[in-house]
Amino acid sequence: MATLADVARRSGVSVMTASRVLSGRGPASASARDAVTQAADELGYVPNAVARGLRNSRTGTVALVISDIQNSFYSAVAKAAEKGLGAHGLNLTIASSNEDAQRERDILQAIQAMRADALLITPTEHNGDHLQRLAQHGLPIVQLDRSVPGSDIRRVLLDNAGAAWRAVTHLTEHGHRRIALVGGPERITTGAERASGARNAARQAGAELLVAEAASYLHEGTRPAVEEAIDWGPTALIAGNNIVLETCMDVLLERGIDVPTALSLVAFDDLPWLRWTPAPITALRQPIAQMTTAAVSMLFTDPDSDGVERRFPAELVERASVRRITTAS
Amino acid sequence: MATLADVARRSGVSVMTASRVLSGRGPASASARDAVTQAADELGYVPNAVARGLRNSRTGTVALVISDIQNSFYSAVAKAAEKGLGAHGLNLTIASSNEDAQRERDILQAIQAMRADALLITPTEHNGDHLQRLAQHGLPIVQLDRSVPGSDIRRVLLDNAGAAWRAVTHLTEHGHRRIALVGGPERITTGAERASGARNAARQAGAELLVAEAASYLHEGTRPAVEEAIDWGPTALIAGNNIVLETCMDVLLERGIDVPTALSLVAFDDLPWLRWTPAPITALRQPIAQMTTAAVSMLFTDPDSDGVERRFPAELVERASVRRITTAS
DNA sequence: GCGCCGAATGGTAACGATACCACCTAGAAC
DNA sequence: GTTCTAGGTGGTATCGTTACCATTCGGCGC
Repeated sequence: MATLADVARRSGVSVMTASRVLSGRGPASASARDAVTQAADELGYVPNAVARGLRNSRTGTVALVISDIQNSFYSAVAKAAEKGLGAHGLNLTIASSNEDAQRERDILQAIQAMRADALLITPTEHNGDHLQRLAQHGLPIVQLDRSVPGSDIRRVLLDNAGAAWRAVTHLTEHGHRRIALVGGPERITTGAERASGARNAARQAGAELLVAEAASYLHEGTRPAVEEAIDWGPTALIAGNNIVLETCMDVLLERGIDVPTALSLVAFDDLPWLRWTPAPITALRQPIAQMTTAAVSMLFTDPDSDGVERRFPAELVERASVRRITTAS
Repeated sequence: MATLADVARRSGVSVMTASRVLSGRGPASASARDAVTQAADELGYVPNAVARGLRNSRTGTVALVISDIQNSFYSAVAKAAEKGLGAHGLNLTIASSNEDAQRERDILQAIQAMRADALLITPTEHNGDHLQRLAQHGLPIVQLDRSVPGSDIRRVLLDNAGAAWRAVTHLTEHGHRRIALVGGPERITTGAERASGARNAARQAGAELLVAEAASYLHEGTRPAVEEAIDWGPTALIAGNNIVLETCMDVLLERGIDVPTALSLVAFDDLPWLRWTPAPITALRQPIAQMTTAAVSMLFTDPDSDGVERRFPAELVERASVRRITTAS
């Protein structure tokens, strides 16, 4: 592969002049400019980003660490991140932790090794100190969707409590008095905040609330919680994230429970297919693209300038999966 | 950030000895081994992959170029690729072209600049020569899902013609005589091959077939073709890919067309939500994970040893969206 | 005509790791 | 005792690029 030295030789100038012409910094005569550009064209010269990265200690790569690229939430994040970074001329490296803290540590080490310029992460709950260490090395880090409790690393989050409050209130306003929420593990911030927002709303409305806690964000881990919630016999069910929602759909189908006649349903996270179920599903829509864009631009602002946390509200999209209950008192 | 020189200094050995100990190649005494490992630990030394990449001209990074990470097909590919590469200790860089040939060219250039060790790509139809150029520079390339016509670059593909044949035959066996297929653009191999397989099957069964060609793989581009197909008044509709399927669902819903009473439906590509529609949708399941795994391992085998093309069959998953038509002759 | 300025250019060193070679020592074989 | 071997070790050059400095040259003002 052609190097800068090859280009310089062919165009009859020094390596430095070639470098200046091609990088566009520093002065260069018109004739040098022409000769170098032409030689570079003819040789198909493509600068070596590895050498450049070593020299400049900036690689032009940003790492995105998520738990599962196949989860639609994260693929939406990946898409928005790639778009936002592309506008800055940066590349994106993606790694999935699969909710495995050890794997996440390995990934963080690999990211440190490859000298990524910045890190966007939806962290598991265990690696706060590792993140902190990376941050101390001067790596710009922004947490997205979730955050490690008690860390001062910047983050862009949903207003989880508010969203859950909204969902429960929507249900109580429709006459529901026995509501179940199947959420993620409460050791993860999204799980805890959504549970707490739901509890507040239920207390205010004087409704009963069961919070069933899924053991993990993997399908196997959610089924017991979903079954527990349904067995409890609520009139309405809130699926606390899209993994839980899928499990709910399976269980409801297996048991022949009709939505909304037998059970009302609200989903966290809006997805195209929610429109195509027998009763289109009411959902809380998260502004994923905006959140990601905000996180990306936060990466490039002074860590001390803005606040450490930014929250986005969810929007309730009403469809047909919530039935109005008239109390037959 | 600590360098090898720092580790060497702290442990009282030369840089070379430190290098040998930490990389595990070359001899080293037990005492040197201990001293170096301890110093590396204390300093939190993480090798600089950029420097290593420059020296060794191997970066340990594989690039994946797809058209849209948010498309479930490609996110499944990304997941399987990441898993397969992780087993080899390789990192994954993902870039989306959004079906834009110019953007794809820019991405290819960036990949060349970052000196990725290999490339996995679902190519647009236009950049065959660019791919060829990269291949000539010695970059291992495998095309996935689609291929550039007439190139000798290795590829892992679905048996598209066979799958489409299967879908049409399934419908004719259920008595359908007027079948519409909404496929991708025929300039893309998947579109062309699926159309041709469907035509064969229709001819063999003596059924009428309309192939409506979507202008692109973006939602806006598929709607006219879907409407054309439905207006034609078929008894059965085949959605040639998952983008088309989503558009179909929207149009059917808007028009109040019931599946399968008014129209039978077969989808290319199986997805969880197909089970949750009013009539669960019959689909051709592509072995995405296996195909991707095969593509990844093809990257690391001798280009001349195996064949240049590998095909995988799709499996027909029967559900409730295909109605049996009894001819009232 | 002399000194000065800025544009243009080239040489050198450095980023951090490792391949290659040269060396040095201790032990084995004769 | 001498030679040979092999394990252990360190020096040096190198990957491709760019920051920094030194040099040259033409033109301008006095």
